[in-house]
Amino acid sequence: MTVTIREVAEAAGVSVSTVSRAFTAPDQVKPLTLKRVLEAATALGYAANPAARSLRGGGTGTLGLIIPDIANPFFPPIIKAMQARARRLGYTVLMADCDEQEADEIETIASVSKRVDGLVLWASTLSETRLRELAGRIPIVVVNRDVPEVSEVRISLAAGISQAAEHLRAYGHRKCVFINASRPELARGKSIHDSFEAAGLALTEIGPYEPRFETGVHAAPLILAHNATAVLAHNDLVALGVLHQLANLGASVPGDVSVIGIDDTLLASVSTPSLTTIRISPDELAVRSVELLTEAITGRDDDVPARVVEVGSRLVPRASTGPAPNR
Amino acid sequence: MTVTIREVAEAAGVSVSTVSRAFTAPDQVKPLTLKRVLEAATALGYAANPAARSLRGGGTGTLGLIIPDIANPFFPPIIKAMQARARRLGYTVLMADCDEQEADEIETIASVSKRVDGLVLWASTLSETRLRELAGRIPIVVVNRDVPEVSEVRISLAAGISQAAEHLRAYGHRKCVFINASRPELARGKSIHDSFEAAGLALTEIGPYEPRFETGVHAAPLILAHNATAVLAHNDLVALGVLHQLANLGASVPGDVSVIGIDDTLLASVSTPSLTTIRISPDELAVRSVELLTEAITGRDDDVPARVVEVGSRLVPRASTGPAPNR
DNA sequence: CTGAAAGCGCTAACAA
DNA sequence: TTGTTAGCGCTTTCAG
Repeated sequence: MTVTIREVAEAAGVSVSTVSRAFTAPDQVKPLTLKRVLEAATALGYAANPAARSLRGGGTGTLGLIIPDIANPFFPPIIKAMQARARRLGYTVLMADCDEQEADEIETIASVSKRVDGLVLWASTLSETRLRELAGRIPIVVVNRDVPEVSEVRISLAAGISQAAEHLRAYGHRKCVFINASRPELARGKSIHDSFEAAGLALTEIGPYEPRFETGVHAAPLILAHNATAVLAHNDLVALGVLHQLANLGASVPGDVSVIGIDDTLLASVSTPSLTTIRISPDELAVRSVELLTEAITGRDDDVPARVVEVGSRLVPRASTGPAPNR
Repeated sequence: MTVTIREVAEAAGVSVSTVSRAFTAPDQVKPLTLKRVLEAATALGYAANPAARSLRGGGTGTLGLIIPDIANPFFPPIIKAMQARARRLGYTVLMADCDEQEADEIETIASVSKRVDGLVLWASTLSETRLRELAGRIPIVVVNRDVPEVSEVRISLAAGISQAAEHLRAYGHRKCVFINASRPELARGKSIHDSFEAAGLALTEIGPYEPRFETGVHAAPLILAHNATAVLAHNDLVALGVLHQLANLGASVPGDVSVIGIDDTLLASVSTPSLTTIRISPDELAVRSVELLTEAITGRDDDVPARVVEVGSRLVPRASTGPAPNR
């Protein structure tokens, strides 16, 4: 039923190794023979069996991608971009959602690690020890985790945040609120205070909360109570909650309060008003992580040192920010 | 480096076949032996090599999922649910995004089909002929496509739409607009006219357009021009465009116009006002499609007939619908 | 209940 | 440049 290398060999009147070489090292085959083999292969509809290939030791040709929550709108564009990138490099992507549960993540990694040549772990819930140990068994790249000796893609919000601070200052804002909803190990709060201070803005941090819509809903009256005229939310989703509740409270955006999100997800561009937000390029994230991983896979033997690359951010001004109200 | 069945056999003092059986048919092994083998396996950190397994003919243990666009917020919850379901059945899911391009889809299927035991094809762009031919080579389930002799999960909007019509009628609406943005083969328009007519509502269809936010923006003034007091949009994204532009035009929702979306994506619950929409359960979709596929895979030899299952819908009333304005 | 042995489809020495 | 052949790790008859 399924066409094997042997049948192609027979049809082309050559040996199996020639067929194998025709696909893996075409330059080692006489052009004429190559042509015959390729023709026979297409005629029969031959396609190499990846299981056999990887059993033989050639790698699986697939990259694993471990994601905390695919329903988080931040991830789909990244996954999409990683697939596109990987495909161009001849890889397939095996994506798994772990629901931000460590147990799930451990199980998933176990079941997936034999099917892939390497793993990209997004915001892994695993301990540093475990991650380092995993890195010993299979090439990995972590994103948004800082583990010594493990390759890493780091998201830097610094640029976007300082642009946001600048943007607000230029609009005459003086008092701002930051809604924090990070897991401690991923804290976004650090650079924020510095940037806002540098711009001469008073910043009150509230939280930490869970990064959900309801967090924004909850935070909205607090913003008003603080007499702040601008908010930086942990992410777009939280910012949308703020928008929603501010509307309910009769406060206008950006008339009374300016709102800024983080991530530039689909949500930001389709909200009313559209949301000013800090964008982290999904394409760049994808390209960098795939690049780092394939590098690690390729250079497996000549132990390439772990690398850290940083992916920047920038402000995307939209309609949710404007001049501070006169008092 | 990687531990094989042979090492476990040695450690447990049994033959490789016993180890194999310990994992694939534990009841054929004497309990005591089984225990010894399992202990040795855990001690060594043994895990079966899936490549070897599938080479031997045991199937790959993975299900393929072909999606037109993972960035469409309708899909992530479905993918998530399919993964969860598949995992419980001992399968891994290999998801691939095809960008709604037929060429991409063909290429993707080619590269993926040898790595999976079966395929779920969402709103496939492939021709009926091709799909039927594919079904001859590998078990497949199509969703939102109607191909004779191929198992199918069909989304029925009928219930949700008639509830929507009822909902609007009860609120005193009389003139409605339907914004159509379907690919012809997936047309959502059919049952809509009937349901609205049955509820005694005048329905004007505009379109077809592309299913994008801008479509809603474009449609908003048309709704007003038609003197309609309610809109049913092709999906939530389009509905959000309507909401956005209606706000710009100074029309209140639901004061002047009621808006209904379709899909109940994240967008619907976080918009302002929150969006009344027709929900299609991602979990049910996932369960049904995985079920149909595993059924087809399991019963591969005793050729199970193609099956069609229908997944229903229902209205989720939120804040974007309300009483029709008095004239 | 357990073991020996034959291959699944492919690649990579090694020979020719 | 091409062919022969030995496995990769596993499952599965077939004997015991």
